[in-house]
Amino acid sequence: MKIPLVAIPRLSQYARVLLESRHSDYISSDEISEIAGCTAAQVRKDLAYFGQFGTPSRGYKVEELKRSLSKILGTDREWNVALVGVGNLGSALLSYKGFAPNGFKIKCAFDNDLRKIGKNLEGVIVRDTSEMKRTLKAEGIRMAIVTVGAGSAQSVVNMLIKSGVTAILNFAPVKLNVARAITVLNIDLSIELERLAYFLSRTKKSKKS
Amino acid sequence: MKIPLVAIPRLSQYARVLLESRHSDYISSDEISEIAGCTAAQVRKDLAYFGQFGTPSRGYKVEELKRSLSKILGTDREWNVALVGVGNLGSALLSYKGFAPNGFKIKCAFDNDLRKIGKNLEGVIVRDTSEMKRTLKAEGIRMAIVTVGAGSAQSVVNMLIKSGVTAILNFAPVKLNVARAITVLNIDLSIELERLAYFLSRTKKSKKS
DNA sequence: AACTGTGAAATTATTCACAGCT
DNA sequence: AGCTGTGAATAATTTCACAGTT
Repeated sequence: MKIPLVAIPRLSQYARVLLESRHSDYISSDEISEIAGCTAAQVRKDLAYFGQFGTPSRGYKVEELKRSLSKILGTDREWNVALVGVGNLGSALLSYKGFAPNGFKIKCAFDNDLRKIGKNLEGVIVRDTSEMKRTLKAEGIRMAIVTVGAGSAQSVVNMLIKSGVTAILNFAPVKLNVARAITVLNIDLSIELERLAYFLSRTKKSKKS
Repeated sequence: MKIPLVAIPRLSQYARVLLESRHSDYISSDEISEIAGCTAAQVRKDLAYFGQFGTPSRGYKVEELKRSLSKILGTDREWNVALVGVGNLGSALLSYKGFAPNGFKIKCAFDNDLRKIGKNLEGVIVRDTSEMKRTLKAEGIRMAIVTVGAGSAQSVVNMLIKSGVTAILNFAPVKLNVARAITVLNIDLSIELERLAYFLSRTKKSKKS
């Protein structure tokens, strides 16, 4: 079956809903959809792409569905992540408290600024970019976050891929060219603000600020 | 005509492509699509939602299209933005250099941590959250970035809305409940990493890290 | 000749609606 | 009786393909 790509982040949302549902044994697609902000049919359909997890007339067993979703999403394990670019954003992500509870650990960080190399940030030593390949191969890391400038992003990504990385979260405002087998997700902060600007511009009384 | 929401960030991409196209007067949908990473038909269709900007046999006049896109997206002006939550991520966004060139300026910042209030970060004084309404009304600010924890996001958003904000970029990992007239865009870092984990888990040799 | 603008076709995603299980 | 799982229907989005314009 063909699984819509947009279903995956929704599964994450559902998983999050379950975390708050300790009060009862079972939860219905209706209840999940209510909190996740979509339709019940969507919840059932998304889950159905991956199997049959529910019990007719009861709903989904919370703990069981939690485990199933973890397995589907690959969050039933720890993921070590590399970070490249220890600027403001990179440093902030190094100290971001939201990753650990979800099983993500930034295990190493790289930069080519001599003033940053060697520093210990949140228990992670910043290394020279030239050490990337050796380090990532040694650690077997396949997931990376890119927070370098637009100008160096493509070359950094090329290095990451040579180092064995196949999944990249990119904050640099450029379209990265990668082979089909590599997954790149982009978070482009200015584009998000421009989307907001678009909506604001379309509201009636668009006066100032 | 009904404009697909996903067309808007694509327009931002096109606008960005144009910035690098100083070398020639005209650019074709083919060239734009090449760099933006989509099809030429998509480019033409997206633009056609908003008018006729091209010249048959020539393409689009770069400078003119740039202006048209700015007007569509609302980036033909400056936008003042409020930031709530001056933690690691919030501070990083305060110093993020990518906003200014696109016309976005974080004009004020709020937190309820006494150790942060009064601080001057990147020329912005951190204020107590209780001053939000007065400040935002006075400045006429309608766009905000939320980088508080999951627990306080909804109440912060309620305050923002009462203060006149109608467009919100939310980094807190919660589904926010807002009236229809309010635009909320979510950036959920853990969900993005989970998407990556999903793709990684699906590749053959999923051994370690 | 070259490229846009755009209906029509194809594809993808969502919602409906109900049979079937508990 | 209540809720899932799922084909079928609908809606949304993308791609095709070509008439029309310069």
